[in-house]
Amino acid sequence: MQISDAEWDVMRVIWEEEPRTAADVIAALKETHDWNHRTIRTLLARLVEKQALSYEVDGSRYLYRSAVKEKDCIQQRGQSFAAKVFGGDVSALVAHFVHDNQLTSEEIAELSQLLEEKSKTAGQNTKKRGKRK
Amino acid sequence: MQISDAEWDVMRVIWEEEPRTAADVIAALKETHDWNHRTIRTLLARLVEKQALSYEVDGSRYLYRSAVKEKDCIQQRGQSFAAKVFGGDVSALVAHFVHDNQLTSEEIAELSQLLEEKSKTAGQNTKKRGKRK
DNA sequence: TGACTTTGACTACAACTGTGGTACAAATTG
DNA sequence: CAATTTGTACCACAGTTGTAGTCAAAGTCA
Repeated sequence: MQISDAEWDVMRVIWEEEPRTAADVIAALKETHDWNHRTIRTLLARLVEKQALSYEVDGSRYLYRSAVKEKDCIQQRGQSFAAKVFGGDVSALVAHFVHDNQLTSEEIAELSQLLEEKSKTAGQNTKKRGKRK
Repeated sequence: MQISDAEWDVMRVIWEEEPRTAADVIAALKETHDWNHRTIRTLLARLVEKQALSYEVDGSRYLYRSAVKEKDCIQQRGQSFAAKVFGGDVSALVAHFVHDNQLTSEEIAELSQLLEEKSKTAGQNTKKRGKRK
């Protein structure tokens, strides 16, 4: 099951700190979104339905916790984005983002280093099997 | 207006070669998708409605052409993906994809070089203004 | 020429989404 | 305690999406 865009924003605040009550989440989102609190409650309910959140009853309210890991969700979303937009060609994807954005020299340095480390563990293979263009 | 996932796949074959008739598109997608031709015709119609495609009448059929540039669409989709999933932190995005995928040493070399070029044109600034975490 | 195919136009339809309202119980507070 | 606030449960509703079906006109082949 799939987390929608609006739902994603809710997940983000919960991943940031758990557990949270609906009121917490509403307060946190007030900053960045102009959502009616009803909307947020609906999103919370849907996320529970989708089993992306779980909750524990605390008196008359719920304490929500994530039931899926942020890492995993990002991984999955990234995966499908890469597949859809770049036909799975991660290298092209990375090139696109590097090209199309101003990175600070700091960031560039960090990424360069990451690549260098990566190159050590990278397979000696220099060609990848069947990646369509 | 927004191009959906299924529609995106249609756009991709048209970007690949223009113009195309519906039959062309259907044939091209037959390879990779198990879609009824009706489905594809619907998608074509919707893309015209959304003005992502234009067409020219050719006898009893249409010749479809893209009305939006692939580059621009990728840019926009990339942008919103970055915003949604990485809070706009492109550097984190790139790091994620480099981390999470095996790149060939060739690809790594190319990306390293790209970064190096980029570092020349990169602002001397070493800090970016207000990027929320 | 008559039967079958192809095509675009219009229609369908359920699931998912964004957005929020109602109802009703529990908690809080003047 | 009565009034108000807060919280969850359930309902609504239109727009988008994935996935096709029907219809009528035009094209094709035996």
